Amino acid sequence: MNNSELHSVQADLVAVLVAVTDGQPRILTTELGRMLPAGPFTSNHRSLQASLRAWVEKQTRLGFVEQLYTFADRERAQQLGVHVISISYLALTQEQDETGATQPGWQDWYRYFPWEDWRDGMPALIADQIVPALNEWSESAADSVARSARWQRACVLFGLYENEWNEELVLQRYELLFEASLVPEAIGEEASAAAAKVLPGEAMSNDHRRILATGMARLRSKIKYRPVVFELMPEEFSLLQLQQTVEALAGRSLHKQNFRRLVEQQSLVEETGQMSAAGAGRPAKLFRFRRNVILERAITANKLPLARS
Amino acid sequence: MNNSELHSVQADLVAVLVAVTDGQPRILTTELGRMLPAGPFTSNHRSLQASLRAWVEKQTRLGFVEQLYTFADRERAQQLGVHVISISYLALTQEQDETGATQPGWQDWYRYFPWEDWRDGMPALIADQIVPALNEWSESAADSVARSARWQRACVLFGLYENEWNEELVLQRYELLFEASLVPEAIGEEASAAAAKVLPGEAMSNDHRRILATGMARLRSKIKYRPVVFELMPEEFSLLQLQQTVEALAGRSLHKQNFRRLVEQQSLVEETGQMSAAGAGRPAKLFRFRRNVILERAITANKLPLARS
DNA sequence: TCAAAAGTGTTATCCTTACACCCATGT
DNA sequence: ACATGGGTGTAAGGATAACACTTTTGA
Repeated sequence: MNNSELHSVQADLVAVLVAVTDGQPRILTTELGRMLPAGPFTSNHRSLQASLRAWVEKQTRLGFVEQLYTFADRERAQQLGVHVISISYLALTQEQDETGATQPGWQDWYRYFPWEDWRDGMPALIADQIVPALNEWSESAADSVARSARWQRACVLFGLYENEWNEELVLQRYELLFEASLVPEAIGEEASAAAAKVLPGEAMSNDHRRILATGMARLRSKIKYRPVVFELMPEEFSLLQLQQTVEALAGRSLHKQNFRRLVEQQSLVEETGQMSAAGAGRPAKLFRFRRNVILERAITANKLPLARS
Repeated sequence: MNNSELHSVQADLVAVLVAVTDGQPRILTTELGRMLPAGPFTSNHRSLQASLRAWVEKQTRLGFVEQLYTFADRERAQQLGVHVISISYLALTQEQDETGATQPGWQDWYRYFPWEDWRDGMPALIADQIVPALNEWSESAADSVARSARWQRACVLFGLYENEWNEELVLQRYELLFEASLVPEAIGEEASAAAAKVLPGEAMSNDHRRILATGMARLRSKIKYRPVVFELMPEEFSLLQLQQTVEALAGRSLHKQNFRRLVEQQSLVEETGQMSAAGAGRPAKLFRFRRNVILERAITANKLPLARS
């Protein structure tokens, strides 16, 4: 039994490349927005990470790369007759390169997930379309136990009734909609065009929208405990710009003062002495990220009640 | 150019299967402790996760499975002349199966990482062997900038001088020791036996010790914000047993009262009404995990200063 | 009676949340 | 003057960390 024949699969790299421009979160796409950038897997480089970095650095300068998840796309595997896996990465950058030129292919990520933007409260499409559709899906379950389980799951994930919205559950929500056949990817290519029940929100090829959801979820979680937002910011920025960037990613609006206090107390930034060229309103102080906190931070991070040191 | 030939790689699944027995963290190994359990990758199942679950469930019942990381083992790739990737998973279970029988192959994880156990303060081997070796390694750098950078990195990672120990940095520490050629994996198989400078701590084949380090780090981080410890506990347990399990994983000793308050305030457990068969000392109340918190918890999880809802 | 573990009280401090108000600039 | 955004003070409540002490059992 030849091992190397037995487990042989086809592998490629897929990147969720994120930027925030003018307070909108953007992702790099190909194929007119139908796909995430993807490339072949080669181990000529030291590691997967370096490989991804090298591949994508040609397109944009980028600061932060992290492996997301390795997906096995069963659909594609069956189509191609080969096992296919996608090793996905999350990368943060800025949309403009040094020359100030913008590349084509950047898309607002809420174009793919319109129900994820709660910056102005619950989006209308949740009450108008998602709730009725999920309700119908719940009712269509076999027995009453399954019915109420479905409905409760929907309520928890979409922040309905008593439940609070949790912005980190991007993937779980997508998977719920997938199970309920409310996204085109869940039903065949042809059927989707005809289906009445499909929600707004652009679809993607293969399982790329699932990968994007995973990236969004990871980033929404990560901004809370690692200073990664700064990879998305220009050298100098105002505190409002910083806040708006976080708001764009989290899809929620934040409390100005408390946000500033948080940033200050963690000593994440320092004043540059410069002031913003006032657009509207009073000019703002500009700040820069204190890069050393990344080192200093390694020290701190305890939620366990330690015994006397 | 045939694509499926171009990216073709060999893939396998590797599991870090963890249990805690008598206050010691244990992992399942094969090859007399030289390897982690590994199997072929097949997509006959719905997903990688299901595949891993199916494969490992034959050995132990297990409650929690999560993908860890996908590694590209460059060494092995060169040996075999094929690209090799290992898709690794973290799984939590109990060492004994239903019949009470223990499987062979379980090992204390501190056997592989003796410097990670700080439950009784800093292990002697850090002061005795690691610090001198890392000091020498630092001194051997080319210029003074590199020397002090190396030394500072060592001090931060190993909690030397002003620095606090951070139990989550398992992987970073292993990688530091690897770079400093203080672990057998870093130098050739043959050379390692002869080398004087190799530290205590069992080595593993391929990059399995790196994978184990990744699993330990993930678990040490995860216990802080998700109630996963309970997957390692029997149905009923005392609070001290629970604390000792966390201590075993974190490699640190905890404050009894504050630990209990934390558990209580989060409503993680409920009394069973039973008392422990007293071994030594006063008999303890027994508790069980409140499984619903997993649902309830989806709701909570906010570190962002939200604006008025 | 003593060792071993169970279990309880209390305080100071810090962080989070939620208030509401004043300041500087361009139109 | 007023709209727009910048920037500050402060108080209540809750979580954390650090103290030390009493209780119940088996040996």
